[in-house]
Amino acid sequence: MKRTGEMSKSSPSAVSGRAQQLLKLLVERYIREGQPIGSRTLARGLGMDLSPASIRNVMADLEDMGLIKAPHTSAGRIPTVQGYRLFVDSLLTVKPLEQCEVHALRDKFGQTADPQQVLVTASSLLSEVSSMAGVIMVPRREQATVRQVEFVSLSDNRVLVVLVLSGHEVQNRVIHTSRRYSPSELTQAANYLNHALSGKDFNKVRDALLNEMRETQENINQLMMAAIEMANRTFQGAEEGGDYVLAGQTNLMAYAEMADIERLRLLFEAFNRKRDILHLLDQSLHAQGVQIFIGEESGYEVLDSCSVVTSPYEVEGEVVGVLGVIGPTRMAYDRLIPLVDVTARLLGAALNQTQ
Amino acid sequence: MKRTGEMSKSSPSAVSGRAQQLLKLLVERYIREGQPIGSRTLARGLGMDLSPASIRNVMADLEDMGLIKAPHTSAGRIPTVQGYRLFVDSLLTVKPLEQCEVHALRDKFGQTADPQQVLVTASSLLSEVSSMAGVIMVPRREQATVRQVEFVSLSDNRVLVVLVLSGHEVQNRVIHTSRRYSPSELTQAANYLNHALSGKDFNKVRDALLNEMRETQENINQLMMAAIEMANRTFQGAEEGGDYVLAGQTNLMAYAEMADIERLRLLFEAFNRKRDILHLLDQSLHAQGVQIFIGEESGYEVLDSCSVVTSPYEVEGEVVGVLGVIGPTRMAYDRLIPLVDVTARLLGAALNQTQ
DNA sequence: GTTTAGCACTCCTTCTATATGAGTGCTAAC
DNA sequence: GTTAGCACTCATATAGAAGGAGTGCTAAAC
Repeated sequence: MKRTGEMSKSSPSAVSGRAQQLLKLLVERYIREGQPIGSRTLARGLGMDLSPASIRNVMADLEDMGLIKAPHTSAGRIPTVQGYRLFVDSLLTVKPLEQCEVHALRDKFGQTADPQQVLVTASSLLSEVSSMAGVIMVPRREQATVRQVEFVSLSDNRVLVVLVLSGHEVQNRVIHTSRRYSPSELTQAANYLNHALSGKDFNKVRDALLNEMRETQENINQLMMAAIEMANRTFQGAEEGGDYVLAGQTNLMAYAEMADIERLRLLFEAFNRKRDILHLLDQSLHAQGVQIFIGEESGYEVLDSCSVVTSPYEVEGEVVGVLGVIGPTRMAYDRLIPLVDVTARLLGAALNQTQ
Repeated sequence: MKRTGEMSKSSPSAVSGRAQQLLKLLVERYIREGQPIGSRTLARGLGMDLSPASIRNVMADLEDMGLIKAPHTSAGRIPTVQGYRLFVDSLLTVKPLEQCEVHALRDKFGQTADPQQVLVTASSLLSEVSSMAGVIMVPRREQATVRQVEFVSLSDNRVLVVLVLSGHEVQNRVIHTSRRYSPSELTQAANYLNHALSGKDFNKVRDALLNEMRETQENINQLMMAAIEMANRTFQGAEEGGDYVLAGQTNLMAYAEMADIERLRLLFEAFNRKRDILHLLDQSLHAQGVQIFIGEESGYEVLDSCSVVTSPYEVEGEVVGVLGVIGPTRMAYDRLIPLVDVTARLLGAALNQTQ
């Protein structure tokens, strides 16, 4: 599934000032209109007085450098991946969000308190504002620690096990026990576990704890085993690469460049499978600021006609996840970059408050 | 969005034996091959020796009755919604699942213990076996009661509120309190609430409780208010029509009859919106056994080219939800009906065990 | 009365030919 | 270095013709 990118066939050498200006105009225009741009159109759009013929010369150079290409002989040119890359890296003039837009976003964030809900809100927001798909990695539990364990007695022989994890995530499960436990037994078991587990790296103390329990053979073991097994499963899941929240898949179906339903199906299946997308997001985890994968750059075939704009987000000064938007290669990078950037900050801030 | 169905234009009168036999063959064949069936093909498939011309006469009758139609003058015939309806109601010979298939399904169910997880498994199962979309309404909390409330003290001024609801669902949320509460205060508050709430219909006691609290003005109110607010939100959510788990959307993208990407987009958006689909599923809640909505019968435009096969499922002898598959009108009803039926039973059984 | 062969007719599909037009690359002149 | 001119390419659109699947109708056969 993963592939290595190919490089431009010609020298990626210095591009003359005018050629750059032209490329910029071409990419901007193509992003706006979605159709191959011809020399005549470009000549009109350009400020200076240059004939289409001159433009054609420059365009031929750009094509040699692998920055633009013609879908067929008598069409205009469209940017290649390398063209987009150069555009994004050195030609792009970003359009910062308006103050009111930022405020609108901030307001939306303000409304929700539940951490999980914040992620859902944020991904919906990303997808709505961008008209593409918004994706947010759920925050990684940086160190695998259990903060607190509680046992709550229910009716019959059922006990509710509550695990409070680092990062204030709470997990619970009802277990059926072989006998009824008194409240004091439950407290005792909880105290024991809390003392043994709290603050320590779970993976390190787990085995010691299990051994100890095997020796003492206490019959409240059943409860503790359940708790440990729960924690185990949780942390194992986390190690296996985490999870993400996705919104606005359907937005992608409205783009003409996504019309191939079979390709789209494969993309959606990749979304469901999650693995590939997570790997991609992981790559941005330790980048600072916004990162962009254009077309085949991502290395995943299903994303060949897509670009992904990502940004890591921080909670309490530490990067805990990545968020981004996914859409057709022909996307409004100038608007999306600040959008993703701002959303990452807002999400971090919102998650800080729920801690 | 909701519409009323139109009826057949001609008399839905008695259909002769041979005509029925022919219709059956036609529908079966069309479901298998997906292309309009002509008189010649039908004559060959039919056991008895009849010339295409004779068949044509019968087909003309069937068309007059609104049971089949021709996409255009010189194509064969395809079933109309009414044709499918008659087929499903009185002509269909269901293909019960093989014993080994049933066992395979049962095995899959056996593996999961968490109720929420069971729903996910079951919907995936439905979608995989049917190669269409599988949908499962989450079990309805029949009466809105809170079984138990617990407060767990966390570090700082944070308290974890745990709500155990009827149906063994557990909800939790961390709240920030204005001051630190002692363990005995927490127990006291929990006891108070448990006494007031447990087993009673929440909506009935809520207001009385709130009034009482306003009078006593105890400052542990903050905790109790939070708990009540949580319960309120939960039950309100339940009253607003519940929720469902969906799997295998992408399967639908592989069908030729779903090739229109814009229609598909609208369908997927309806899936996200949930409301319409929930309304539809609700209609099957009090039907006994499998129910089928063919094409426009559902009354929702987005489902015009789809059929939905549903069945309610029971926990402890009481219907708590509906499950089903959604796919193109041209679906293998004979296989799907038993599949949905069996899955409903298995789901009920699996949920019984997790109680 | 039912069945069937025959036949004209419809209309989708495919193929071919042709025109149109947008846009190019190249050359030669400015 | 720039540009006008021109031949060339190729996607797109349109029209006509051939082919074929399937129908409806009529009249004859059973």
